[in-house]
Amino acid sequence: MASSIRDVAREAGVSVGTVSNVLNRPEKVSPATVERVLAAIERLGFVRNDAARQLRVGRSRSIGMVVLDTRNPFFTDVAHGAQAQALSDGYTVLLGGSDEDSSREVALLDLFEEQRVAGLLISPVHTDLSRLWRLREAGTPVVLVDRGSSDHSFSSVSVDDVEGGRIAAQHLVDIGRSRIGFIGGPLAIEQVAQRLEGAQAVVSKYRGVALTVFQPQALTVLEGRRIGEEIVAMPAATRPDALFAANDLLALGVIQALVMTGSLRVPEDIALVGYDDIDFAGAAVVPLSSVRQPATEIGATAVKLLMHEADGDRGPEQVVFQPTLVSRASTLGYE
Amino acid sequence: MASSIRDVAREAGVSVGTVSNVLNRPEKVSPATVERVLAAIERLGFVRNDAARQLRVGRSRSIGMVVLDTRNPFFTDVAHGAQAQALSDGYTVLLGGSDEDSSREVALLDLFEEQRVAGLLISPVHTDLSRLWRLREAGTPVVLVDRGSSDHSFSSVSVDDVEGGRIAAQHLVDIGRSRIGFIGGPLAIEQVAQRLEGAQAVVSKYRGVALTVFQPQALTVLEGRRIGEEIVAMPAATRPDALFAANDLLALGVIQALVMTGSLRVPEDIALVGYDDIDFAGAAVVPLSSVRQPATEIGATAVKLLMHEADGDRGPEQVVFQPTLVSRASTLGYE
DNA sequence: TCTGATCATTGAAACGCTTCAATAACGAAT
DNA sequence: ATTCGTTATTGAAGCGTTTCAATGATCAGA
Repeated sequence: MASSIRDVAREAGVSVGTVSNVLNRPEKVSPATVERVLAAIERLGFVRNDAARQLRVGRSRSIGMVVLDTRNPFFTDVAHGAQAQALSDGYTVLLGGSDEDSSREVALLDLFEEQRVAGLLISPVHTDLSRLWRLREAGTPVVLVDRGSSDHSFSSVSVDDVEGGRIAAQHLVDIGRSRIGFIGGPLAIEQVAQRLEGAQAVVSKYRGVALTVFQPQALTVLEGRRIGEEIVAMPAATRPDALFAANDLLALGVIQALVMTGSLRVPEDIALVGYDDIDFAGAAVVPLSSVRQPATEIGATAVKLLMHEADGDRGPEQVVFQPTLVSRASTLGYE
Repeated sequence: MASSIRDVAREAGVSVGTVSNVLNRPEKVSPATVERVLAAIERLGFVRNDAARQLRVGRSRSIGMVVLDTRNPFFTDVAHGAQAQALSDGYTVLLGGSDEDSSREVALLDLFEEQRVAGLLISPVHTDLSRLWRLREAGTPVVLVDRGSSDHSFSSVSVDDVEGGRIAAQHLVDIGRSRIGFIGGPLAIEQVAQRLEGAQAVVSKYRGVALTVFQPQALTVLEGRRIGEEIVAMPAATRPDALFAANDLLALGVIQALVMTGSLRVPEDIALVGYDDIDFAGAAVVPLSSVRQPATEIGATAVKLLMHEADGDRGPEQVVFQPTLVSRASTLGYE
């Protein structure tokens, strides 16, 4: 069986307290003793039991993170940024994906709560935040990721999604398109709803420009392809001449559908803007214009806010990044 | 503070043993009592402390997973498959990325060992497996993922990488190419070395066909782009007329470089095969031919083998999947 | 009425760690 | 020689579970 701190103490001829000190505050122990204990640890192949440590200390050194989709490169990048920052603060990030399903989300929260995570980063499916309130009441700091806290009750780090929708739609209008299709859903996802809102705001300013909404079941390549096929099948008169997809996964799926059937050209017949500017966007059949968000920075910032909350010095803070448009071939851009 | 099982016991007027039974074997407790306890739990907002449970039980309900790169969609898919399978067995997967760096790998192993994970899935950077031996000796089942166990001492689930290299190279020869470039590295990564080995085996069978090796620092889009630029800069006479990239990230990077400079056409001037067939491969500028591996199935199988090891019935098992070629435009294929 | 057998509940003993008040050891200062 | 301060070490308490032998309650059968 795995040896315990007690075995190490016996082996090194010291007390358990001393072994614990060697592990946690070696500067409090005389060098000779440290050496002796380390040798014993080595000899026994001792590995500290984190469960026991945690039980005693009350909190874990892990941060729970819930994102909408672990397979979406955008969230992978956010998580990567969070990981790196957490590491430098001595924490570990546990990543879980809700797959945009609120029951999976609840299951993850249960799990993290049982683990007594040091904090929670979440990109919630729900608009209902009561569960998060409870968690926070119970002493677990919570930071909303990629989603603002409208009433400022939570710390959050987000990107201005309304503005993102605005610049995407404006760009399409600027290149002369008038029948704009928005692809995104479920609309219950705040980010999607806000990007739509931004697009609508622009469209309503121009007479002669109309917006049609296509609602996929999920924000995936597969669903994008399905919607793309749907659009190809529309009569040319009503078919959009420009599309704004709520994320790049959808956009890439749409491109696949358009290009594979070969009947419609991008951007000549249909221009296309995506969202997130994932690494793969620039390498697409038709390099994809996209609204860029600073993914890793979002993750890193979220962890920083979490640390602030944990310190308890200040109240909730909101950080809002501004999105930028990256224009490529799919909207006549160069690059 | 968070309430304990003791508080629940008091609130419900029963003993702690009974509360524990309600939590773990409700069928052993009379319905009336179950109800009373559940009500008390609800009233107090009790959440079981997993650290204490784990300390008592000795093992956690988590499986540690170490992959080479959490941002590579291939591994994301493998992890997803593992997650799903683990879930149905009542486990959780903790995912960590080594970034192909063995010190990060060691740090992750330390972490997982301290957590007393129920098992370990690993796609190791190292060829040296002694650390894993020790872990296994200590009672933690280990399964190698995407990597065979040459001496059959570990359970493993892998794909025949030599065969993968073979079919990729054979395909390039079949479409009439003779100056083949292999892009992959570091060669210390077994998968890369084996794919190269397979390619070499094919090339050596044909006189007049030569293989050049390009070694990126890492298997990323960025490195692919760098190598791609290097290739563009080569004199036409010695420049490869076909490339085989050790994974799709590299291949997409290469494509970006080739297409952006605009001087070389794919596949006319240079044909290109990738590896993994990630979702984005089919949506690339020039849809990418690729060697497909059954990613989610690999993950799911790995968890199954882990469960077998844990049961201890049988010895180590090796599962080897066969890769298949998906031919697209980048090698004159259709689709 | 009594005896077992069955079922539900109890309560205390770990699990392995950290923490902290108490003790020991040892010079320095008186 | 005595006292004081400093530094190093000790050992026991307690974190919140699970588990299991022991106890109590209930009931069928004789």
